[in-house]
Amino acid sequence: MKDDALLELAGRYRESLRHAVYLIRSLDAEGELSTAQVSTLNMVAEGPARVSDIARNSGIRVPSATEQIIRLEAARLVTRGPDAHDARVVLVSLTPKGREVLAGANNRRNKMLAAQLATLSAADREAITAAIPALNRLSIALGRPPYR
Amino acid sequence: MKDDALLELAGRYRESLRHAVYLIRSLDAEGELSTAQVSTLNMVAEGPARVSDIARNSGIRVPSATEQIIRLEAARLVTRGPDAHDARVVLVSLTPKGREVLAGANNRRNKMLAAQLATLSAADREAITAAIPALNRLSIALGRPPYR
DNA sequence: CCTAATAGTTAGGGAGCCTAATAGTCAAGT
DNA sequence: ACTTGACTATTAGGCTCCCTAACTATTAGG
Repeated sequence: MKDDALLELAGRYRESLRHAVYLIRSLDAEGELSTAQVSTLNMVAEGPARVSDIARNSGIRVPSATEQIIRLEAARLVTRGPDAHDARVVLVSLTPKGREVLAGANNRRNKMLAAQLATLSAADREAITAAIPALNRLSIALGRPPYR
Repeated sequence: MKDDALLELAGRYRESLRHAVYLIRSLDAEGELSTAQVSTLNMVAEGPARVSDIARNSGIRVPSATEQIIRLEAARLVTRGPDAHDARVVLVSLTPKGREVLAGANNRRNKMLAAQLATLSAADREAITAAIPALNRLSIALGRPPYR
């Protein structure tokens, strides 16, 4: 692929991404949980996780993750506990309430988005379906730099 | 398309978008301009624009747009002036310096992204290219349309 | 042991967004 | 012409989310 074509695609994708951000915002509008909180909760949905792992997976720094976790803890959605093998580590776990609220939030967002997807043509939906793995590879290619 | 399939697609796209947001963040890392600023500047690139138009096109409220514009004005990247036909209106224009800085910022980001796109397979790039119009329609379909 | 590395928290600060309240201007109807 | 209501933008105040720097506690290597 020629450089020019790559640059043009990059420009168009950036523009598209900019719009998608507003889409996300509107999805969150009257939400119980913010995007950042959903993101953090999703991280511990499959079992207790370290603060540093949550930070890395969320693409934020450790202190920012701590901040989020403290907020979620205050809302009784997660608990912080020790790791049996390493006393420095803090393991964050989802509470039953957290699991419930998270499921509700994910569900609500997915339903809103699904309703919009339904208004698209079948061809558009297919194009999106086909592109998602590629988009994920693209994101991953950039690495997850915000951590050192 | 069945509801289940739509919900599943919605979930996968939301996840993908979450990663894409980190991608954008990393693109902005050591930038001269933030994403929000680039976004605002792009809005006036094709000629003077009203504060309210900038806000609407950026998917933010008018006071937030004012705030951005004031910052950009302080950096000598835009100027604010009156509208000849309506004294309530403030027209925001790009300065020569603003045009230059904007071009540089867009260029830098596009180059970074293009370099990553180059690492993907041709099939992946095609899938992304094909999906962009669909993704734009999806974004626009939702609540706070970028264009209007 | 002592030291260097690692995990997390605390402290302080900035960007970016919001709502509510305000000032100024326009347009319409009486 | 004048008042009233709609519209444009700004100001004020507040919140979330992210950052870096500095600190504490713990672990592991020499």
